[in-house]
Amino acid sequence: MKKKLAALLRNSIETCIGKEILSRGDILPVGVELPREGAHGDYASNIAMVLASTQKTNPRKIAGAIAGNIDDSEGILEKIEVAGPGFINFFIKKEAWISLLEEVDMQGDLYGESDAGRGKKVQVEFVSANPTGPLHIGHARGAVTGDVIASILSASGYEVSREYYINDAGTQMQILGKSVWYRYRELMGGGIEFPADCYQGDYIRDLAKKVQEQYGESLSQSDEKDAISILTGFAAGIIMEGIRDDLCAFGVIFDRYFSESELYRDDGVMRLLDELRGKGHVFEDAGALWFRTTAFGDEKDRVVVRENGEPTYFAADIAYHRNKYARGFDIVIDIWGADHHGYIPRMYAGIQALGKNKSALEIVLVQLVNLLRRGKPVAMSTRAGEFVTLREVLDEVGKDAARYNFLMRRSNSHLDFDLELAKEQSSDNPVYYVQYAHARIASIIRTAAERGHSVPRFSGIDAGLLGLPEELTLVKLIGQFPELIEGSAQSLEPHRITFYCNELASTFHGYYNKHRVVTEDEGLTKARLFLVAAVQTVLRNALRLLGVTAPEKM
RNA sequence: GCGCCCAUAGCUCAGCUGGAUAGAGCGUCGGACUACGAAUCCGAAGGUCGAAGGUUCGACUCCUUCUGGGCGUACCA
Repeated sequence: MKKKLAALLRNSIETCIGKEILSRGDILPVGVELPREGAHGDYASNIAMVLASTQKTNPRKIAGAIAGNIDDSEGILEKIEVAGPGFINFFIKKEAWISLLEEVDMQGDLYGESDAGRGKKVQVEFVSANPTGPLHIGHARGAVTGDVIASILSASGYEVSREYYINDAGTQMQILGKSVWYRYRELMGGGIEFPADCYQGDYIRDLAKKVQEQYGESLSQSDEKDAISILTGFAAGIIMEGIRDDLCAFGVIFDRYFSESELYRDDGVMRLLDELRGKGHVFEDAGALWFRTTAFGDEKDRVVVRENGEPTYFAADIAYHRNKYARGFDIVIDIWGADHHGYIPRMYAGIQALGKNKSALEIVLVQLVNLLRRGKPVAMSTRAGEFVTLREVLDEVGKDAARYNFLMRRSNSHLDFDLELAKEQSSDNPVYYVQYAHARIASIIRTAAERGHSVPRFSGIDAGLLGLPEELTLVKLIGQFPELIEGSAQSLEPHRITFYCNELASTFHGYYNKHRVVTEDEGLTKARLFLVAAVQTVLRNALRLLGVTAPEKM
């Protein structure tokens, strides 16, 4: 609908230029938006006011000319008004709205999808937590945000791949191996003191027990360095397995797990350094190799190879992004915790040095979750072993409520997660409000079936019977769903979907309480049954994008 | 010190890229089931959009300064 109106406006502007009412100026994007006030029509455009400055004419005059030259050949417009300082307000014919319902009927589960991103390969990289311990609640927000962004892009026609980058080559991994080593030796007996700089969590003891099962006592005879090396890989493998299971239970499935060590195995990091050297982006200073990121707007240059000859994490990360583009991704999206924001200019410098345009990389920051228990902050540290695992939250709150909770806020806003409240609130969590609407419609359809009515096709109803204001509001909301997904994909904002779900459910509940669907009137019953079934389809499609189940009963 | 993010109803948050009279949920108060599910609905109260300037036809939205909170400022990852 939005697109149709924008096209009408563009045509009209061309006509006006042809008639020399307007002069040809800069090509401006024609904006069409939803007015807040119902009296201002179904859609409104401010194009006349935007044009006014370059045309040096009264915006109302321009608006009048554009409105007067609109060629509504499809006959979708009830009327056009010029209002206020120069808004052009569109009032859509009821029939035009209702005809959109046919698309729901035709497309079913695919309703809402578009091909806006057709032909483009996108990779969404998220979570990417080091395998040094189980995922905790702080990772959950990033996980669900990345997952849903990927789903939305996929629904918009992009070819999407979900990827998890495993940082398994750094010093943190050495600490993990060392931690397990000491716990293992404790098991072997011998009063060894457990170092303070090691991971304190109980899961390390569990890992040590697994080591014992696997290797017996044999390892304790080995050289410490060799043993730690073996244990690092062993522990990381088990932890990654647990992470995969937890994510799976959370409804997050990755297409690929990419290991940092892969980059070293195939000399990816070395090749990257050669490329940077070849392009003159690096220099040596104080025994280290530096990448001149300041040339791309960073505040200071960054080390890529340390004095001791070891490449930095940053070097590996650029190599990783180089690898992503080499795999053919047109756009790469990184979902990061907000504590990494200082890293952004560096990363952009990296991809630009590789000859990529800045637009090939999108970084979505997810603000950290502030964990509370009865209003009091809970310290979270993997090293100290103080954290609430994702698994525990899932067990207490459930997947649907947890996911919906995270999706109700803009990823850029801070979020308090109170463990006690989460549990108490789960009974009046908004997710149930939406799911209830879906289940309620399922129930209506069951009741209708008992009385001999099946859900008709669009061609089988008299659409003219859908004349109530509440019905029209529902139809409009349904009609806006495809635009919503497109906007959500463009802005990478999943929360728009949850707000839409709430609104659609709310409108439906209001309608349900005021009017009956199944009545003695055959024709009316059919029309209304079709309408609520369409609402149900949209709710189901929206919830599927969010990774939340749409129950028939609850 | 410098940089990024946040500040909107008592609380938790939206506000669609600068639009018209700033909206929801929770909470509070008052109402609605002998008909399709009351996990629902209807109504009321609740605001100097952190503060002060600026940009323009028009600002919650953009710019500057300030206040308060979070995060970051490694040859860690």
